[in-house]
Amino acid sequence: MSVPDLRPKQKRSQETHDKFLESLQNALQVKYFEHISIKELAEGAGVSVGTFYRRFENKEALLPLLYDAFGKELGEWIEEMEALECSSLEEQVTILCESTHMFLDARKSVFRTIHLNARLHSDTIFANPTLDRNEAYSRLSNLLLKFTHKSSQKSDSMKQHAADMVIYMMINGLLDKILYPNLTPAIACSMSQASFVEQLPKMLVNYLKPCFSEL
Amino acid sequence: MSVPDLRPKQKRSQETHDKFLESLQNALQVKYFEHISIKELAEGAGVSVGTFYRRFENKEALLPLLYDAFGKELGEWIEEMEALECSSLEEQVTILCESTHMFLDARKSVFRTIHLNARLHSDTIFANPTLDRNEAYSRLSNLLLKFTHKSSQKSDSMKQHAADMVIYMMINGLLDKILYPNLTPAIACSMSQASFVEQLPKMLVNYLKPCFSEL
Amino acid sequence: MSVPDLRPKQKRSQETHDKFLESLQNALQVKYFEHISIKELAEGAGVSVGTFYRRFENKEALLPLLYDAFGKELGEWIEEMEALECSSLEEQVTILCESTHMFLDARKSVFRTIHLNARLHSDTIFANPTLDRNEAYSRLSNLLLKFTHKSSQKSDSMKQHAADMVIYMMINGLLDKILYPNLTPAIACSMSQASFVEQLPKMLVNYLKPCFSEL
Amino acid sequence: MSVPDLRPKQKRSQETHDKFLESLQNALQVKYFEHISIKELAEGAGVSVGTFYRRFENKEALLPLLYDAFGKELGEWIEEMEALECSSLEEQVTILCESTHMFLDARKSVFRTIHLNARLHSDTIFANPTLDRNEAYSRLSNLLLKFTHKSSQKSDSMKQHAADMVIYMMINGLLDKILYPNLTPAIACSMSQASFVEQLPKMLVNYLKPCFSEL
DNA sequence: CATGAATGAGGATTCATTCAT
DNA sequence: AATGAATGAATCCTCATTCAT
Repeated sequence: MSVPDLRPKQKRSQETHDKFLESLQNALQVKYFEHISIKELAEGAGVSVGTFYRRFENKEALLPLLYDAFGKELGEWIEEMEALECSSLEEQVTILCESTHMFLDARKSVFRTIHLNARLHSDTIFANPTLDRNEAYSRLSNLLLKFTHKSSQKSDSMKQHAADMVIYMMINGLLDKILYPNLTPAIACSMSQASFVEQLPKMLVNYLKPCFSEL
Repeated sequence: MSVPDLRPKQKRSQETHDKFLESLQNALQVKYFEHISIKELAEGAGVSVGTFYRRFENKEALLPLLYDAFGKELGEWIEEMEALECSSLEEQVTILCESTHMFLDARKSVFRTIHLNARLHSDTIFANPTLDRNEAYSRLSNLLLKFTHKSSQKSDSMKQHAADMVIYMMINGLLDKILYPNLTPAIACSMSQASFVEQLPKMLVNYLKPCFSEL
Repeated sequence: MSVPDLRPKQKRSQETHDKFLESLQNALQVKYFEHISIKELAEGAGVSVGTFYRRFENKEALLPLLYDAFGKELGEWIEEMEALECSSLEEQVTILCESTHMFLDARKSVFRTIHLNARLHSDTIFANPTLDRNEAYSRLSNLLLKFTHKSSQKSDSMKQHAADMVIYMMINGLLDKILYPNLTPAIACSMSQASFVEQLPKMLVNYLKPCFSEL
Repeated sequence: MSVPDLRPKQKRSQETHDKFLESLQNALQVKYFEHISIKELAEGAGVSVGTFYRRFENKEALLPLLYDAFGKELGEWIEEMEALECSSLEEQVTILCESTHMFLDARKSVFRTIHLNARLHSDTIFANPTLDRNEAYSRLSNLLLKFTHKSSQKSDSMKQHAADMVIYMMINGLLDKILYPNLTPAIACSMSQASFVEQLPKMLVNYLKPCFSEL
């Protein structure tokens, strides 16, 4: 269940690692990953280029760190979600949409980097297979599956698929609205972000209800 | 209503433009936009680098051409969609999902470039404001709005928003499933692409029906 | 028979080529090949680093030029040798030793580079198989073989081997004496260079005579 | 007359020295001296880079150790040569050629390093002047001088020179044949190594005989 | 106009050497 | 004394852009 710790055991090394991660996160506030040079990162970390190369093969090797750090926060956020008591599927989905929206909105810059670079360097960022997000997404699905009716005649696997699809559509829908609101395809959607976040749960619950219901 | 013609009026210039667009499209089959050099493009176009610079400011200036060419195909595809007679909203949405899936799947490599670079260079790709996709997306929305009940008490603007949202969720949902099926957030969704294309219309119609109905 | 021309056909290119070769030859007067940087070479040639890389893969790619240029001079020198009329084997060998000594002595710095680097980068320097030295050495051997007695009972192949060996021992002996007179193994030889050049033919003729003689 | 001991007196230091020498010798089996880094050597020696710098000024400072170790073996081998009883000059020269060939062939990789680097770093490798090879070569010359006729009218110095020259030509001739058989100038010599080793003594004896003889 | 040689800033990378622990 | 993390100068190499022909 725990997110594995990529960080080196030695204290000095650990600090250097963290400094580079922090330096990268700072730089990402201002520019895209591709446009950040190693010299820049080293300066931001207050160390020399050589030190960078002692730790990392190349710039891409920082991506897993970013991904991992994000994963930690994701895990914590999911725990919070799991701790909340919801009395209905509607409430659960609504809260999930709102909370996901806030969570992603607050982490835009890092998420944009992960999102884009996972697409450009998926080999690298996922080199460590324990980092994948399957588990995190399952936990979100499970939040929904709590509201299924035991007596429902639908198969468990169908319900599982439906819940997974809802999670995917929710995250994917929110993501493009947040990261690239003025681009294809988000531009297709004429609503404001606020309205979108309000409408989204309706679509999702409407889909999920019949799947979970008794009949 | 027609997509504007970016191409220069002179015949010779026109040919050069086309050659570079073609060269770029070929190169994209093999590698990412970022890794294609201008020398490479010029060689592919059978002209010199100098000639490239006579026509274009820089490499990014090719993106609108790509975007434009894609827009043309999009327009033609939408016309086909408009020509189809559907007897129900269900049918319309189902056909739209299937057809969109096929359309996007066939243009993966170009679309990936547009999709990523619109995010990296949105300033450039949209320099020409007439190129935006608003109109295309409205036409798709309108396909759905044909099935609204006149007597419905819901406002037209509400219906419009709902249709827009459905189009957005459809395209966005399909896109990530097609372009990056193994990455966040598409991995959240455990279904195969085929099942997803089958389920998607159900979610969308379920949402749309109540908005369009008489009550 | 002719030394092939590695140089590009275009005039501008040709000039650049020559400038780099000249720049390298100048630099070699002062330091070893390994310690010459590309920036240095470019400055010496009066052009930019980029221009270097337009022409050459890397620094080692200059070695064949050096080798080739030396080969040209070698060819010319051999022609001179061939033009001389000698009345006896003694005279021929003596003249050859003296002349080889002068020839190598005048080209010390370039030859040292070729000599060392042929050993460090033999793959590169001999990439062009037409550049090899076999032919040059055969021509020198042939100068000696002119003095063989037709009636000799020794086989032609034996004579050939003997002549080849003499050429090898001559060049190899002179080379180390010239290039590294104070190092192992040249230090073993207590004579001055002048005396050595005087003694060398004696050793070689003594060896060759019996092989070539009638008996 | 003994080879001086460069090694530090402290036991711990001594071990470190030996470990580095061994590490270097191992590395030389695989790559050239120039391409071996200090980190690599330190790892091979099982100590840290810092420890290297406590002992040695830089990488070149290891060369004398290599040279020294080789010198030891050379000394031992010469002793063996001196212990052999030969009944004639021919026998002595023949045995010397064969034995030298075997000795050098077995030590190719180390000798190549010494041979090349003595040329690139003669300042360093000979920093310790007691390491030079004069004495070793004289002892080899003396092996030949044993066969001179006392009554010979040639001066002792002339004989000495002749013997020295023979030693030089022998070692130098064998060396290039062994180390770089396919390069200039060894390719000049068409014979196999075995034939060469057979022919070489003939050349040398032919030269030496008249110098040493009575007349 | 087209060409492609030349430019040179910019970034990646290495590794000998130092020095705090 | 030993360690190995940190340093940063030095070098390699690329490629967008310019400009003489």
